[in-house]
Amino acid sequence: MFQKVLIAEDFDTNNQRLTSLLKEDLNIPNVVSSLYCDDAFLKAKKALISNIPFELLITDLSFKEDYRPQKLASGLQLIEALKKEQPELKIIVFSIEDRPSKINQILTDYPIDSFISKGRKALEELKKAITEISNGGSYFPFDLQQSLRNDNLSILALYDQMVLTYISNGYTKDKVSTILKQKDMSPSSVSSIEKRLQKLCDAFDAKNTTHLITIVKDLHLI
Amino acid sequence: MFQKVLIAEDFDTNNQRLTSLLKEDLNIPNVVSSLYCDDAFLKAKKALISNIPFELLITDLSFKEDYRPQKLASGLQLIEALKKEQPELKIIVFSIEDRPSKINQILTDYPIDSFISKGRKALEELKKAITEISNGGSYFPFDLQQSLRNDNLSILALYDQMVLTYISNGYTKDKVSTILKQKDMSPSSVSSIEKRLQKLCDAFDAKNTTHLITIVKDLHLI
DNA sequence: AAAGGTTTTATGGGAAACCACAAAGCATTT
DNA sequence: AAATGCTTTGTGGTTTCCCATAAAACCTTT
Repeated sequence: MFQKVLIAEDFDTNNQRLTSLLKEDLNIPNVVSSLYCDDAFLKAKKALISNIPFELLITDLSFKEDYRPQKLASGLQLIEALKKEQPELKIIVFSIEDRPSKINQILTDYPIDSFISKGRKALEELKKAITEISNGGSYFPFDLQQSLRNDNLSILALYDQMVLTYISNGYTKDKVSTILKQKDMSPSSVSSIEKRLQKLCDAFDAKNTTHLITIVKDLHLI
Repeated sequence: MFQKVLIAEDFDTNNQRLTSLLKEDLNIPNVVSSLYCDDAFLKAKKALISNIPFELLITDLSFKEDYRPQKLASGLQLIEALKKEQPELKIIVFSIEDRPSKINQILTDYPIDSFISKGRKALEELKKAITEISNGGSYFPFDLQQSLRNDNLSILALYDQMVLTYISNGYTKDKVSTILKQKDMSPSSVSSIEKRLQKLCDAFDAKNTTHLITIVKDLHLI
């Protein structure tokens, strides 16, 4: 089991419960917690210099801004910065994010050993993750693995998601069409894009594209 | 001090830390917690029937959906349902929401004794709130009071917010104009609405209205 | 009351969105 | 190979958006 763990999480309730989980339930002797990314980074660096580095980082992704200006504004930035200094550091992301597509993107872009979504059984998941990782493995909850592997669905959704994302970013349908052609994705004609958007509008009861974007953003689909 | 308190919060980390705060730090003998609104409602009703009702409810606003279908889907619905059964019940909302305009709306629409936003010093705030309410008062953090009182700003923002909300819901500028005329709000012409939207597009670097909606939604301004 | 400035409203033209329908392309069945 | 159904693409017309410019209304100053 790990001997020295760092927690980066801005909400005090989560932060304190995590700390007590590690100390009391898992008997980890050295648990340090931070409410800010910058602070976490400095503590990790200091530990590294003094030759007793942290073995595991548990970090949130989003940190509320307040009166203290921060260099590292998000958990992902913290991970990037720390991995440069200490590549062997194990990392668990503990976030409210639960959209499979977003998680998938993070997993492919960042060197993460586990991704736990906050929820009703998060502490249990977290315990399992820590145990697995301390034994040299990695851990991803079962339902997450399932939804990530469901390629059939995600390819379909991926196209819609791409179109919606481009449209939401202000590109015209004409522009989206040329982009899709460049990427060799089919269908790419303006007609087809319109048809797809119309289908989505019907499905979500949207009056027009702007309304559609509002709805899918509220549903956290993009 | 309260003797019997109910907690409704779906994230186990928050839920458990809140429970320990009440039990150990505040010495409240009877603390019951729920991960679901429906469950919280039933527990409160049962306590009421058996003549030992809860005196205080601490509830989150949003609850993750899972495999268990729920009648009460949000904290606000729970508050509404419980206040009908037990009007004297004191209520603290403990939510991630920190937009002053949204909080203001909730405070005017629901009978709430305190609104605490999750954050770095939430536990401290919560302690103060519980103490104040148990002494017959109510409690709203200082910075919240400040931003709510700043009417000058909020009136200006209110107009923009209304226009943006209508547009995001799929209304045409023409339709928004007629709505504003009906409400006797000025300016109400299509021209003026366009001008205002253009200003906002400039300010937020948006390519068009759809993009603007995406941006302000991401910034949680509507 | 006149002058000057700001805000609101009106108008028009080109671009994009919206919508219905037709044509073309592609795969499967017979 | 012809027929069938499905998907993709194209076309045209109406509505709405986007943007520039000008007129009208309102407010303040002199």
